[in-house]
Amino acid sequence: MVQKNKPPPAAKIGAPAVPKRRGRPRAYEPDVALGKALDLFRRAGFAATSLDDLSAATGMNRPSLYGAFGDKRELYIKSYRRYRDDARAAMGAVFRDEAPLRQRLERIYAIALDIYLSGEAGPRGCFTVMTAGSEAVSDPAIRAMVLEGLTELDKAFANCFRLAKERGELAGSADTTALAHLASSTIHTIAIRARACVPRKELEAIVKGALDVMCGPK
Amino acid sequence: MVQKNKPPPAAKIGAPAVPKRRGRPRAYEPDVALGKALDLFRRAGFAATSLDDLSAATGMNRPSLYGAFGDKRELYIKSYRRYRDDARAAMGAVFRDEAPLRQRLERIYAIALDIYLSGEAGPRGCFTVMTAGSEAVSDPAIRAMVLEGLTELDKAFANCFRLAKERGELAGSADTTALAHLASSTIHTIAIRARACVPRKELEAIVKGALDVMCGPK
DNA sequence: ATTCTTTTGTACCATTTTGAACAAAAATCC
DNA sequence: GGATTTTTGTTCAAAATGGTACAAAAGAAT
Repeated sequence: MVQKNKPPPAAKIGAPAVPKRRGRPRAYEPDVALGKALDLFRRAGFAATSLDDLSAATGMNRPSLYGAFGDKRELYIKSYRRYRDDARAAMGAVFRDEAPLRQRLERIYAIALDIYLSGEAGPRGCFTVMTAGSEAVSDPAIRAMVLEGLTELDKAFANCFRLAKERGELAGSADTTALAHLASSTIHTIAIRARACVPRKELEAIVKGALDVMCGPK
Repeated sequence: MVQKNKPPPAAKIGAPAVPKRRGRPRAYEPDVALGKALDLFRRAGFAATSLDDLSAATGMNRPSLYGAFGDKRELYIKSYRRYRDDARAAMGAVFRDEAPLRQRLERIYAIALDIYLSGEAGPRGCFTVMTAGSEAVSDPAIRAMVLEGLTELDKAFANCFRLAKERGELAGSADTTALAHLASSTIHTIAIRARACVPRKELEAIVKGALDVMCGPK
């Protein structure tokens, strides 16, 4: 039931960010606990993940879970936020840099496949897509996050295509919005197929085919 | 708790398919009950739909539900089968006829949007996509159905594009498999977005953009 | 050493959920 | 009419679930 046995880490000299909490020290690290919770939610979804499961996986007992993250719904939302932060961190650099279009897209899809296919208990897919499919969409706050996630991806892809068009990598007649939606569609389709255990090779072939259509064959 | 009050329908003269069942007659029609169950599962997914919900919606009490469809998992599977049969029935004609490519695809997407956006309690999305996202994929039988649904759609689209190519509606260099995957991707993306309550107009715009890329602008 | 603060861990509660048992009901067959 | 068959409707039981109360524990502040 204990997350780690290490004694409280000797505070680094001159680390002002840790002003010595007052009461009994936590037996868990909130970040790793949230990661475990995210793992569970990604595997089974909201309803099928019980607080007992979460308690076991995080090494925190129920009251601690409440104290740290609130009730199940709040924990789900925080897990989702964590997922999106991670995804943003992984893709952000590629979306910000200015490499040739095809190269950037290839990198994005490679990262996406890593995210969707990782996990010991089978591929985990995309949390945004899973949440959209779950009962959680009936919750307005959660639905807003899903919508936000979808449009954020659309916009990031649209930027890629616009830049490529400016640079002459794409025909002047290209519809960058439509292409961006196709790029997102491809993300969505591989997320779904990954969940159904389609092997990586096939997913990569689907991505390659989509890239050939969107960017012209290499 | 009763599905309908109508007395047992007077058997049509010369209808040999109804050999008069022996015991107490059913108070429900299996087909409409299964339809109600499907509605519930589509709204909330497997785990979040309880047998009580199903019992209330179908007008059957629990033991009858068991007798008719087996346990919850079996009922889910039968609902899924029903969903797929319905979808096949709705799209089959379009996939079988030989109208011009763009027209056929437009019809398919219109039907898909009808399916995904229908429902009083918010849009219901695509059951295949929802199931893929749910905990149900960890069940091998269900996962197999999902995979089957995905590849069936791929193949139907691939046939459309192959035929179009033979007819010269498409460039000889067109990669029909890649185009089919893009067509499926577009189905998947609108299913997901529908679930997130993106309005029909926007979904139609996404479809139009995808069609322009796949078939060439109209 | 004592007090105060925060977290932990156990125990508990109310509700929901799945599933099964079983007698009553409603029809057909003889 | 009586036996048989099938479904219904009530009821129960066992387990799981989300959430909370509360005393013990572990550290800092005084």
